[in-house]
Amino acid sequence: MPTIDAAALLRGADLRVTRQRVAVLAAVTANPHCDADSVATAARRELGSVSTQAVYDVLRALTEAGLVRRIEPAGSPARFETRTGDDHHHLVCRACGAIADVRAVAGEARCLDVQDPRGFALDATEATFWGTCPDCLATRT
Amino acid sequence: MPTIDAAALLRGADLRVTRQRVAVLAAVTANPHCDADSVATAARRELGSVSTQAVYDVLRALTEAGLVRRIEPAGSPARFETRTGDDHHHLVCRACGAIADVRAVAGEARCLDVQDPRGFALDATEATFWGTCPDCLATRT
DNA sequence: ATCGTTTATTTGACTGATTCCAGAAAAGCT
DNA sequence: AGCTTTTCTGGAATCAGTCAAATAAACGAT
Repeated sequence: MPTIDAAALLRGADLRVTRQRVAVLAAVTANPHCDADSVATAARRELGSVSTQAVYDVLRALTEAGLVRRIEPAGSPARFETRTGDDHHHLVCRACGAIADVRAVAGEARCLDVQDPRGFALDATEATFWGTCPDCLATRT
Repeated sequence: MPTIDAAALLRGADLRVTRQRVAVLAAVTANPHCDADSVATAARRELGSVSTQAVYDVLRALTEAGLVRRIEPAGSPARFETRTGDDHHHLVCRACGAIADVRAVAGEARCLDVQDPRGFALDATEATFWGTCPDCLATRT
């Protein structure tokens, strides 16, 4: 069933439906905030083999088509997720790099509007909250 | 006079005062949002020569001491600035990478609080606004 | 002022993530 | 079936940043 979803999504974005693209899209959907390397691993588990370049190509194509979002917290390799519609933000653990989603709260859009955009034509807002995740808090006793 | 400032700042942060550190701190102060490479260039202009390694070490030391802030917009190398006290945010141009500051608006702190931090102990918030800068808008006529 | 300990800097090799290259082979779509 | 886009192989290059060992400099006490 995830296969059907992915194929439909690709078609809807005017992208050719290939096994690699389906697998990559499924991998990103299945585990959000994953990096290129773990996407490649997941895709290989499903397809047998995929070239690293294909994975990067596909990720770029999907990103450009708006099917996946690329996030890049300071200090960690690029990560990918499929929730592109809602503008949620991210909690990042300084210790282990874990990422969690926070949904945008009602009225937040207004709060994040810039009063004085200096002539910039803005199209997106990205908020990152830095801290320590529950697991790391516990470990650091 | 900038030399005196920098030395005092370093001393105040319990850091040894070296020519390299003074030069790097001055370079970051003089042009905000600069990357490691342009800091190195500026420092070399002033000192004659500095190792790349020293520049990275110094930038890290200054960052840890809280004298400079490190920002890292997706797709661009790390950048540094000296405005560490106020928590302002950044406008980034997708086309040319230019960065501008936006001061935190009154009441924003509350808006950027996370309603449901999932157990994370948060210590910082970072907002990045993506768009196109005035120059690039003009060029793209 | 000088000495000695501590801390920086230099040097040069090296990693990791990502991109590029280019021709050949394999698909997808009409 | 045929044209076009995508993927593969595999090598290589880039860029930002790190590691480690040896040298040099700063600071505080003598």
